[in-house]
Amino acid sequence: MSGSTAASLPASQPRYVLVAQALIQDIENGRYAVGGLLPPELELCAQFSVSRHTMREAIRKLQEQGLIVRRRGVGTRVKAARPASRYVLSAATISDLLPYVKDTRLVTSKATAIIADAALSTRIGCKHSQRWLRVSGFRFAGTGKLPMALTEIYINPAFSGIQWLIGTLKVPVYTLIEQQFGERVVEVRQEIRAAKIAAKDAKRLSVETGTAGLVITRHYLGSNGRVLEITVNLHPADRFSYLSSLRLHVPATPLE
Amino acid sequence: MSGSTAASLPASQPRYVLVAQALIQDIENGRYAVGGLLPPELELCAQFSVSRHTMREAIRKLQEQGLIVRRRGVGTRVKAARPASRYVLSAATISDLLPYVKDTRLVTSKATAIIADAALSTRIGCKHSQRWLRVSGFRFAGTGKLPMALTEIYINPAFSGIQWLIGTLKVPVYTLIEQQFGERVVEVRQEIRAAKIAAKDAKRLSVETGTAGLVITRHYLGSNGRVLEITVNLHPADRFSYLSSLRLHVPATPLE
DNA sequence: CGCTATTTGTGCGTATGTATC
DNA sequence: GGATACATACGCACAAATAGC
Repeated sequence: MSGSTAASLPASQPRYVLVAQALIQDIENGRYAVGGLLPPELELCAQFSVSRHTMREAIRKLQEQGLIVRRRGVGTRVKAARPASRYVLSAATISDLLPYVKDTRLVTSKATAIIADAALSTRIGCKHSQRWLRVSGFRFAGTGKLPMALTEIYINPAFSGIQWLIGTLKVPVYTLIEQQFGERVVEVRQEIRAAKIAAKDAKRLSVETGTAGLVITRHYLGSNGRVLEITVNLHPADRFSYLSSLRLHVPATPLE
Repeated sequence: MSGSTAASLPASQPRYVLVAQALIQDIENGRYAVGGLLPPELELCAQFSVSRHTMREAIRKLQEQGLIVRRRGVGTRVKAARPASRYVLSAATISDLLPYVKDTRLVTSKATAIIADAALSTRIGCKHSQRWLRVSGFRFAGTGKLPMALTEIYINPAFSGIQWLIGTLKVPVYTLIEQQFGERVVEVRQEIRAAKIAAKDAKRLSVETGTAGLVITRHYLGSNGRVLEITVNLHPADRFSYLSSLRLHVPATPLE
């Protein structure tokens, strides 16, 4: 009998946790095969010398991790030897995922048609000699006077006829694209890194040269994988931090 | 037993489900305020005329949806009126979302029991005078010789008996906790910001003082919202960047 | 500071309902 | 129908954490 170790320990941990661990161990060891059935509750109760209540609590632990599937009248089937956990960014809208689009305003001055040279294409990760509509500006939080970021936006020239781009923007540019061209953002790829703020940018942000800054580069992709826009944001270290919350997504409990 | 109420009800739904729905309704209606406490279990048992077992099953339903947080000796606090939305999400495994856990190794030397002073508690975002088991070390990528990060880990003292913590770690500490204590990470909150690397840390990382660095602070939460572990990673700017891809996903409406 | 009351956590026993084979 | 197995539900007792006196 292998399960005896768990039950005999007076153990700092609750009994049902020990039993659960023993069961998981037994599954990993192959004593209970994936796809096979676990012994019935009462039999397990006897093996581990615990009450049915405690055993069910232990089994529930396995269930929470998606290791087993239970069906009344049938039994408890082993589904996997290891939890297949999926963590997700929980958010209601895309702007919750990209923290600072909300309650901020972007002030832009002019848009310029450009062609990416070698330096730019490596910096923003696009093909060489790619055409873009370039807009730059400052992003302000709430009623703040100091900008929270220096922003560059590279818009796919397919949308060069875009309206309301210059001035004070309270909605993201991709929203303008969606509204005016019906093209929806399906994927956002972002890179976050640290960098020293160069003299020119430092001056515009009113910080000292050499200060640390956070650089966030985002590619917004449409439904067919086309890059709709690229944004580059440079944040002074003390004016911004990037927060996110990843939640474990558990597939809904099996309905009968 | 005399014919119990449970037996007399043909019950379209189990009793604990009905009770859970009623409780959720009461929260939505504002009878129980968000941030406030629910009545104690026994009181609710009396109100609904159910056993404590049934009531706990009902309460567990609310807990699974993240609507409440329970603390022994305190009570059941209402956290939200609606389950956290799973509307827009980026699906990925945890090691995809937390890029560097894979293919890296963490080298630790010793663990120390500490109590958070004012400075530390604000730095890592915990309560003052909170106890922690502190471990620090270096994280290396692949076969690299230079560390990609300076890492500090603060472990909930409930897990101070944790094994295999010192040396070269190829799995995350939360995996150790999960394996050894059966406590699962349900949510990860992370903050990313930029900072200048201080002299002491610069030396240990073999970079020049004043270089820009990326600081990633993560709180790993268990099923009851308890903080299992906090990690602080300091990355030299040129040795690390944080990549992520957020996909738009439309889930099937749960509506159990 | 220790004590007590409160509240949730853990654990046991038992009985009955219901789906599956 | 009968046997099996999980699901639901009642009861009780004590442990552990917390808050307040």
